[in-house]
Amino acid sequence: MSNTKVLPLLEPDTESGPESVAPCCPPLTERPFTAEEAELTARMFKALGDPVRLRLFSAVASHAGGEACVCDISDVGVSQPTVSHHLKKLKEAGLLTSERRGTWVYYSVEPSALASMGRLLTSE
Amino acid sequence: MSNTKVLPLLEPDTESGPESVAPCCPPLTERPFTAEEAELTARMFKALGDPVRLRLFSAVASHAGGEACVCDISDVGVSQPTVSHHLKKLKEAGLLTSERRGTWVYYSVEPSALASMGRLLTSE
DNA sequence: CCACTGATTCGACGTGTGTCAACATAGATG
DNA sequence: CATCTATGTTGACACACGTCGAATCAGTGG
Repeated sequence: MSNTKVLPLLEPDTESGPESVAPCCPPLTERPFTAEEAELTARMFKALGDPVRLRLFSAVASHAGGEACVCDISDVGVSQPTVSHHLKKLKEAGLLTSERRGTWVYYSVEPSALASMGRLLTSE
Repeated sequence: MSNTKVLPLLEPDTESGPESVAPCCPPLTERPFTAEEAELTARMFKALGDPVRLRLFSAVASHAGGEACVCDISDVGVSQPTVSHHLKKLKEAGLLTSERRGTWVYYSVEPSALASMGRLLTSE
């Protein structure tokens, strides 16, 4: 498949890696978004648009060092495979990264993504 | 627990009105969200999680006075009923308000909602 | 009252999404 | 190797969602 269009400021990035969404787009109030900008930015909002994912992200983000083991945050009322599924979505949206250390897998927040989203919503 | 829970700070509000979502919840990084907080906050993110809605919202937000006629922003590549559908979703999420003035309908941004979302994403 | 334009609602259709049980994989440990 | 725990993947299913054309509602003006 031909690569889905990526804005110039974004590095091409690897196939399945985070869709690299962080350093994009001016505040929502600055000018009307183009189709490409909207497509790109909507991914992040959509990723946080599910209650379970929002709780998982918040759990990771509020954990010490912005990092948490799956076992520490998987008590959100859904089955374990579902937790894994949502963490994968958050990773694909570029909001989280994961790293395996021994038996456990640790998820961390991608600081640039958080900053980027914050910038979208601050009119100042 | 009773039925669909509404956080104390939110007024019950009418059936179809904006789900009044603005003054809610600490930054995502402060502490893990509860189920109720996540349910509530996810509505806003979900509303902006569609490229067309994001463009519509951005078009209204960046227009003079944070207000725009439907006819001014409906050029986003989808049919006019679809535009109307998305604007309704944004309204239900508490991000926009609408007002009819003569022949045209004007949509405005709900400033508190924007501020509330910004607060969620600013760490300090 | 009737025609015209702007905007919403309705009904239908195809696709996407959240969920789970079952199975598979990775490391640790016996 | 066998086994146990911690995560991820697969397949299936019900439901939500985005989209459109057609019908409808709301104002304006002839």
